Amino acid sequence: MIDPLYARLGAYAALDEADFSPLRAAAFEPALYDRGAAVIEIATALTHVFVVAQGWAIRYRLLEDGRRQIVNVMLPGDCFDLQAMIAAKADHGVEAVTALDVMRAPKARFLGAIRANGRLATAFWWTAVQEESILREQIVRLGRRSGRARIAHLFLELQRRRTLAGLAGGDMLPMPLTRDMLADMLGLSPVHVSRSLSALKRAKLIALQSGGVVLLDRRGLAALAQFDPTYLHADAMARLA
Amino acid sequence: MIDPLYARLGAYAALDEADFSPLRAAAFEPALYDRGAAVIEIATALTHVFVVAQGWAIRYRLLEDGRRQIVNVMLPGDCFDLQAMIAAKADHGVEAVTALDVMRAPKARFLGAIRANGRLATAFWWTAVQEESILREQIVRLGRRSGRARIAHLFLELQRRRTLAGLAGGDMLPMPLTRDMLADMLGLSPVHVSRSLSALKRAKLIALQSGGVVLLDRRGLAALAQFDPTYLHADAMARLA
DNA sequence: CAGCTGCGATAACATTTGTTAGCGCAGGCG
DNA sequence: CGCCTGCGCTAACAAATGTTATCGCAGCTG
Repeated sequence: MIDPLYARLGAYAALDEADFSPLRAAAFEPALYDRGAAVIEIATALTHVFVVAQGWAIRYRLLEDGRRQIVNVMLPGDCFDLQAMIAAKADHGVEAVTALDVMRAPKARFLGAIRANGRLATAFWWTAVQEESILREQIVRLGRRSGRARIAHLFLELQRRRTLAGLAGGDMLPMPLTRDMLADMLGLSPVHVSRSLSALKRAKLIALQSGGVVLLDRRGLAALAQFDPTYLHADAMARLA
Repeated sequence: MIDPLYARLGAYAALDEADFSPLRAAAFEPALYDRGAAVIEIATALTHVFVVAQGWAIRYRLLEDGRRQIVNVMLPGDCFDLQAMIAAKADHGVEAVTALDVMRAPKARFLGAIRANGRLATAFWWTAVQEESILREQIVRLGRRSGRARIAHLFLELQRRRTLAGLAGGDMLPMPLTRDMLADMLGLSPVHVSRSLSALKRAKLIALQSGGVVLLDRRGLAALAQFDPTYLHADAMARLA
């Protein structure tokens, strides 16, 4: 049940079942969250490391006046919060966007499993480096792209991340994020998200279906978003032995 | 000459001279860069880990059309790129803002020194966690704050980071970043940076001196920026044994 | 000294984005 | 069925931000 993680790490590292079994056996236990449930609450102690098995989650921060910024989205195969190993309290919240199926490990047990297997430790370190790369990309998206380009860029990124995690690729992208969530993710107002989505539809770049987005013209979307074709690609990263 | 790093880590971890001497002796060598020089070029191999001894540097990404987004600023005591341990190529550039004085270590030698001392390894891991926290803060700044608030927030963050690194605190903040750099950091146009700075001056929140900013009213700045008082504070992070 | 260059301030105007409000549709529930 | 409620679309208007252009100043250089 940590297979999406397996698929992710397998794209970069030579790991086999023998590497994962101690994690499965000793460290991780399954947990379920309802849609909308809080997985991590702001300012509480960080006690576990999580791996998403199924469903989507968001990591967010709140401002005093109630505004929200979603920092990133967690998809199946994503791992959080490795920083729990070192930081005492969460400076952010995590919420289930859909019904959410995770594996979680108390930090002491996770550390034990990691210490026993150097390749596994390196692989998890890698996920942290990738996450940092995703954060930097989010910074560029917010700082230097228009509303429409932000949306196009996010869709392309999510599609790529799903592909890397071994989930269905193609042109169909499930989209459980509401307009409000997209707005809080992209630093826009919900109305402007609607406007910009309509513009993308009018330009025949995307189409909306129930619960999903169809990427009609990836080349066009990539041009609009100036999507970096090397982003998260394996050959930009040293392949692990 | 890696004393700012020592001060930084000392704020969180119990480390003494004995922990650092192997780094100094075996791993790190000094290097100098002129103002404006490229420290890391985009798409080149990452070969070293750096610690800033003196001066400022910026980490940035470029878009195809030439726009630039500065991802973060590196101050004395900051460490980069730990991700060199794992990523093959730089997906970003690093440029010296002032004359820059660094210590740098080839990654193999850095790994050797780190492996020999668990406390040191944990301390460096900590710097990576802090950097992630800084990136998240940058995301919130870009996504959910106005131009004036972004500037106020950045100034307060830089001041706090300088204090943590043991550099002069007080109300004086050196500011070697040009308007263009501030614009590329904050996702604004240079003109709007000028406008917003003028507004902050008019509101008696800051004053500009040659080469620096005076934070006249920190409380007012914090209120405008909704600056989180726990941001990067030691008690939000587990103190290392 | 004259002229050049980099940097910064400001004004006028254009564009993007935010705000408020009204409408419609689908699903849940009495 | 009728009535909510949550969510999304759109219009009209307001505010924030971008763009282009001009000016000034300081430092450098012939």
